[in-house]
Amino acid sequence: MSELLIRKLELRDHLSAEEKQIIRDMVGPARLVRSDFDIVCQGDHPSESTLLLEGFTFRSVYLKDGQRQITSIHVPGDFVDLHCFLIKQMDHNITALTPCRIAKVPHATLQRISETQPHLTRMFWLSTLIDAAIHRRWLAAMGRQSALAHAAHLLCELYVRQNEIGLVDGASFRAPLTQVKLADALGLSHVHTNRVVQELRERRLVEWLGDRVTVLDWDGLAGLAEFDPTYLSLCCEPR
Amino acid sequence: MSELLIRKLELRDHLSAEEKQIIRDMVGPARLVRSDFDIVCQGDHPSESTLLLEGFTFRSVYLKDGQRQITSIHVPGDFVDLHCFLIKQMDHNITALTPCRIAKVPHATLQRISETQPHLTRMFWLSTLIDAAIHRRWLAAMGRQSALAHAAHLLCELYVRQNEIGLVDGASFRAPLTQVKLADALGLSHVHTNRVVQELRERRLVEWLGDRVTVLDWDGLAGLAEFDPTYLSLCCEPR
DNA sequence: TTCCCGCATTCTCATATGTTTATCGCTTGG
DNA sequence: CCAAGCGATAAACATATGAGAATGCGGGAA
Repeated sequence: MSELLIRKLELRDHLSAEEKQIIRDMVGPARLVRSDFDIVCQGDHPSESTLLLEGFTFRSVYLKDGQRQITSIHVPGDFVDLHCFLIKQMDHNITALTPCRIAKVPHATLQRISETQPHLTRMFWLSTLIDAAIHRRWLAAMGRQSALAHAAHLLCELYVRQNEIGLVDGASFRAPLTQVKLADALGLSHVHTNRVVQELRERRLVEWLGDRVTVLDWDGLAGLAEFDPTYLSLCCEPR
Repeated sequence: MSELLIRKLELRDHLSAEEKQIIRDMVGPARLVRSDFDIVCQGDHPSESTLLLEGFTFRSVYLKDGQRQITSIHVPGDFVDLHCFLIKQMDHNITALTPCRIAKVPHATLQRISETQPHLTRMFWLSTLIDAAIHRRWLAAMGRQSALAHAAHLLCELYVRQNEIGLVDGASFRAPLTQVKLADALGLSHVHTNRVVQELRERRLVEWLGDRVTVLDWDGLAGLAEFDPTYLSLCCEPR
């Protein structure tokens, strides 16, 4: 049930059997939410954090005029709002991109873990640090790369992050984003986003059908995107 | 010496006398670095983290062609690369924006704190979570606000963050950024950045002379920027 | 003093991206 | 079955922003 989270953490450092059991025990019952359901809202003070068991979600910051910027996309096994354990007041929404299976972890449990399990706490801390590293890479892509390269980068990242948890099938993976949502993630208009997607297709870099993307030319895609996975901290070392 | 860090953490939660003493004891001797000195470089595996005692620094992600995106600006009292305690390999540079006084904290010491001081550890964790929240707000500004609003937002943030530590003098504070660096932070060309700065002046929102900015019309500036300081977690509550 | 060089500024011109509006195909619900 | 709504796509046009090149100012080095 929380095996994907365990798998993801173990890519970064070894976990003891006890730690794995603590993770399994900390989650509440699984729950299904429909597509577009707001799991947490800007302004909320949640008393539990959410583990994404199955499906995809995204974080978005809303501006006053209703415009929004998507700042992250979550894949299964992500601890999507772990930060609200300490941040307390949510500064953004978390919304289901697809139907999702989620489970809650009470902050009281996280508090207990943080008092008694320093290594596991560091691993949770690390996972929020990786989120921040992803934010930084997104900033670089938005600020200093072309719309085309930016879109390519997002696909590379989705590929690698789904590959971590065994969700890539050959060269093909899920990208359950409508073009309007993709536009909100890239900071573009949806019309220009459409141009960009079509150019990725015309250049024979990817095939994008419905919610599945197939990479036709990884080197071309990663080269265009200047993709370097270092920021995802995929090395396993003592932390 | 590390009083500014203590002050900043105490804005978010109470620290015990023991915790404050641990912070004071953890830092090594102060060191001066000149403007433009790279304190940490992309790719490094530092064995200590850096506390900024005096002066300003910035983080920047470099792309292959030498383009860079500034992803954060640090003010005195910031623990500028605390994340490399767990991230291990730096995914960006940290550079002095002005002459700085810095001090190092060995990762071995942080490790010890994380084993024995759960509350202090959570406070350090929180400070990295606030960094991430700032990244998200920057993403929204880059992706969904005009260049002018984005620049205004950066100034609001610098104002509030310096105000936290008593560095605002009336309505005036330091913004030690050349227009080229400001451009790298906003994701704009330096020519357009110049246009934007001049428009902020023409609208009588700010005065910007050398490295000092004086806010002439806070409501106008914050309104233009859609500035809402929630993301800076300025509430003091048990964490 | 003189010579640089970094920085702010201005101009001209190019273009990536935004805006508006419309069409078309699907799916869904009554 | 039809209506409604959503998503992808398209075309025409507008504009914010980028690129290149030039100027002038001011401080620091010799």
